[in-house]
Amino acid sequence: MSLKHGLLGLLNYGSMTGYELNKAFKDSLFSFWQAKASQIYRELDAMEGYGWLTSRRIIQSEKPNKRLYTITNRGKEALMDWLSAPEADIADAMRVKSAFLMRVFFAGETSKAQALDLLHAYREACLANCREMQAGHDAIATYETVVKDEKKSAYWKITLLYGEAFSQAGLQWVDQAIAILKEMES
Amino acid sequence: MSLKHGLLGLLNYGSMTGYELNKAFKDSLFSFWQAKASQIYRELDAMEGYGWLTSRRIIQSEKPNKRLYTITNRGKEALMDWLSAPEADIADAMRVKSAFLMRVFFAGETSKAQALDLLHAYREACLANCREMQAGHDAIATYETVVKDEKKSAYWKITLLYGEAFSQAGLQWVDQAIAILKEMES
DNA sequence: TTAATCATGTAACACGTTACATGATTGC
DNA sequence: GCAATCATGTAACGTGTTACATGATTAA
Repeated sequence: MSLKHGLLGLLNYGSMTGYELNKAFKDSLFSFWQAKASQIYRELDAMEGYGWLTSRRIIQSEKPNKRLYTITNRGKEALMDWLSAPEADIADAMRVKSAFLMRVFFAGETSKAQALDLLHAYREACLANCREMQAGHDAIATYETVVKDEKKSAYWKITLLYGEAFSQAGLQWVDQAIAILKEMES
Repeated sequence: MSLKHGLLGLLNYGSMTGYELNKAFKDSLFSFWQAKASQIYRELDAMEGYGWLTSRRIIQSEKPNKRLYTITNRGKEALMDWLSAPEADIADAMRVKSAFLMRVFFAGETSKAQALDLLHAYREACLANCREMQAGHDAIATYETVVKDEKKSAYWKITLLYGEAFSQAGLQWVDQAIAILKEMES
């Protein structure tokens, strides 16, 4: 249910249209949650059904009409209830799900050269990720000037640090893995 | 489609029943992919439809009847094709999806004490994970004596090292995060 | 005597992705 | 002139979870 709660969290900062929510989602939550616009619209519909938000149509002449979503008191309660019950998500946070590791597991069916290619490709992706992390810091700096709340932005930065820590861990792991393969007699 | 390919990979080691596949999955692939028995049976059905495997009913008197699945040549081809086309999964491997980080992001809506509780709970989970990693090494050691293929088991160990690397990275990150919160004026 | 193991599944639901549709305005 | 932005969605499909059903054997 975290997509719904992510949307609640954003709407708690202020009313937005689905389009704006989609952009805010990409700018701020993308490093740990991804969602397509079509899914966001569907979830907003469901959330309106729960009474978590209300929507108001805004007719525009120059641009397409839009729909402004506003969080209700019920929605704020739902957000706070969720924030107070983190148990399930912590177990979940420990769980890795990776098609890439599935490939590594079965890489013994292919050649060592092919396996090394796979690991080198991962290595490049880690490096690219480390570089791109800067964009996240910039996005937070932008939001910081809008929301002006040091308490909030401290947490935002902590989530970004996670991405950095894990890109670096990936790099160290893949170098270790490459070393193991190179030392392997074959 | 990785669940299907994981099952193909296991069946490539030898014919198994759905029940045995479910156990083999838990023992060997669990650290990076999880699946419920009900889903495994559904996927096996679909895979039989693709011609990737055949099944044979085995009638037992003392125990429930079972169904033995055997990989076909078409199935082996599908496995090899998948192993040769890793591009998509590497981008995917870089993506974090974490309800836990969503909570951290919005933790500014709660008290600092609540946020610290959340981070400490994560810390404990990381420590528990580090300890449990040993069980994975034991499982591989067992399979090693059965499959007797050093080339394969090298890759198995590499996937386990990933879990260790990421538990440790998680620990370092959370200690950094806790330090940031403690230094925060509030 | 209670739980675990063996062994299979179905049905409903929840969540996520892909492809498609519409059509005006603005910047390069 | 072409791509991007603005702004909304629907339909179909794919993947994953939960709850349920059956019923015998074996180990603590």
